[in-house]
Formats: sequence, C-alpha cells, structure tokens
Amino acid sequence: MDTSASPRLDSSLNGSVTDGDESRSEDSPASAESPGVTVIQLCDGRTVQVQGVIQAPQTSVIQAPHVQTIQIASVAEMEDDESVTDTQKRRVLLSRRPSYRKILNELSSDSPAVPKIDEERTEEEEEEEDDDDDEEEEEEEEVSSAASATVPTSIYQTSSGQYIAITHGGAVQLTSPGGEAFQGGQSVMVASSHAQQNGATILQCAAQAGDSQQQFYIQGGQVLVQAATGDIPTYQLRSPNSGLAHSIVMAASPGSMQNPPPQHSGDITRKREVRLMKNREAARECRRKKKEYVKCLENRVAVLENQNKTLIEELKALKDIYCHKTE
DNA sequence: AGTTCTGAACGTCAACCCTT
DNA sequence: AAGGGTTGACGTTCAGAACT
Repeated sequence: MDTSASPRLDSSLNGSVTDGDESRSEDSPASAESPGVTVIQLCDGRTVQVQGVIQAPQTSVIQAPHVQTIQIASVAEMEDDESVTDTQKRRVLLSRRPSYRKILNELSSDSPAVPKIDEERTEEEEEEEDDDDDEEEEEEEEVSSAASATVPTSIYQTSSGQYIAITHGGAVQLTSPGGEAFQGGQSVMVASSHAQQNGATILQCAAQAGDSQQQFYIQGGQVLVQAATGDIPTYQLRSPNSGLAHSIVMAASPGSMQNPPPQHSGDITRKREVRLMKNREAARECRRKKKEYVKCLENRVAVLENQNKTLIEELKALKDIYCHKTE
C-alpha cells in the first residue's frame, strides 16, 4: 500500500503542476504575458502588467526530473492511442525513475532548503538539518536525538532485551536491561574473537556460564542479534545509534546466520542468502529514503503554500493602495 | 470481548540502471 | 556482459482503531 503511493504521488503532483499551468494559460488573462509578468485587473476595469512579484521561477521539489515528466507525457499520449496495450502502458509506468537520493541531491543543488542525502549520514544528522519549522517531527526527533546524545558508541538491543554497546575501539559490551553490564562489564574485543566470512563478522559469546551462545552478525555497520532462547530463533537487525526506532524482529533460518552451509549445498544457497539479506537491507533503506523524500515534498508544499498566500495578500494590498490613489 | 478495517512495515521478486 | 544497487509490485504480518 505504501509503496504504490509514491508513483501515484509523483504522477499526480507532476500532473497537477502541468495541468495547472495549462489551465492558467487557457482561461486567465495572463495567457499572452511573458514569464514573470503578471496582469492585474484593477477596480476601474483597466489592467496593468506587474513585473514579477513571482519572478525567478523556483526549482520546486514538486518538479520531478525531466525523465519523469517525459514518462508521464508519453503515458498520456499512449492513453489516447487505442492500439497500445495495457501491458505496454504498465511497462512505461514501471520504467525506471531516478532514485530518491539522486532526485533529492539534484534538488539540493538547486535549492539549498532541500536536504542532501549523503551515503553515510545518520538519521540524526539528517533530522538535524531538516526544517526547523516542522513541528510534526519534533517528537520523533526527541526520541532519536535523546538516544544519540547520551550514547557515544553503537548500541544494539537483543531480542531478550540486553544491550550491546560497541565502542570506538571495537570492544563489545553486553548490558542487561537494568543498565549494568553483565558480570561487571563483559567486554569482548571483536578483533580477537570474530571469524571473518565474506567481509562479515561473526561474533560469538556466552553472556553467562551455562548460557547458550548468542551470535552477532556484523555486516555493513549493522548487527543481527540472535536470541538464545526458544526453538525458533528470532533476530533483530540494528543500525548503529538507531536505538529502538528501527528494530526489526524476524524469524530466520539459523543456517543463514550461523556457520556457512556445508559445501555440498553449494555456494548457490549461500549466495542466495547473502543476496536476500542485502536486498532486505536495501529495501529497508529504500523505504526510508522514500519516506524522507515524501516528507521533503510535503515540507516544500507547505512552504510554497505559505509563500503563495503571502504573495496573494501582498498583491491584494498593492491593488487596494492603487485603487485608493486613483479614486 | 470478539471481529473487522486500516495503515505501516516488512521480505521477496523482478526489472531496470549504473559501474566495472 | 556481469554484478550489484535501487525501487515498484505484491503478499504477509501486526498493532491500533472502529464497529458490533
């Protein structure tokens, strides 16, 4: 549901902008005017041309890159063409659009108000740069920034509620929900205890004597935590400093997280597992970017609406002044 | 209290794009 | 051309709201 909203949103936004422009050129007196010139009808019936209250057309977030515009245009043309099949239409609709990162980065170069998405930015950093006037986000920010403000290292939480802190030095510390570290602060140096596998780190440790082992699969700055209890293991995937907000509890086959599958089951299975896991993370990241993109659009809409309102009032005031003078 | 609805988030697949 | 990244589509799950 959420995923299907975006293309429609983009299309409708683009469509509304385009349609608005077209309709204005059809039925408003400004149809013949040059860009940046507004025709105002005065109270005495005369019209004057005002050079640009709205000059220098701003690059709006709403304006998608031309690629998208072209796609929409072609869809509109195709809809007229009876010979075009639904499949083809769908094909065009589904054709690639620039990534959210690309769109936002392009926009950010045009408009400084639009935050740029960097590869390695944390959410907190992004939120800090977000519009200050966005009251809706304040609660979220409080949660996440509070977490990051007090925690200098990467914090992860296991399914059982334990916390794992990874210090800058690479030490891993297990902490019980109460806040005290296990056995007075159990630390495990990742460098000495892990086994490297395909660029990923497997960390095994037992919190207490007699406990079953827990595994922490560290890859790409993320940790997969396996709960040590129960027959069906659950995992939580955590991004550093993400706190609780982005926790994912999932059931997964132990084989995907633990030792690599036996040779006879082949690289295919392992490759598939890796691919699925990567894609899982990618999908998550993609949704995050998409949300950010939509939020950005909404902010932009709010700003532009405000701007529009102000300009209309300004125009009204000027009109009143002029009318009083001429009377 | 039980049922239904709804929205959010997820995992997976497939298609496309980009880099090497 | 191959491989990896990105993202739309689809189905699933879950929590909370609304309804009976």
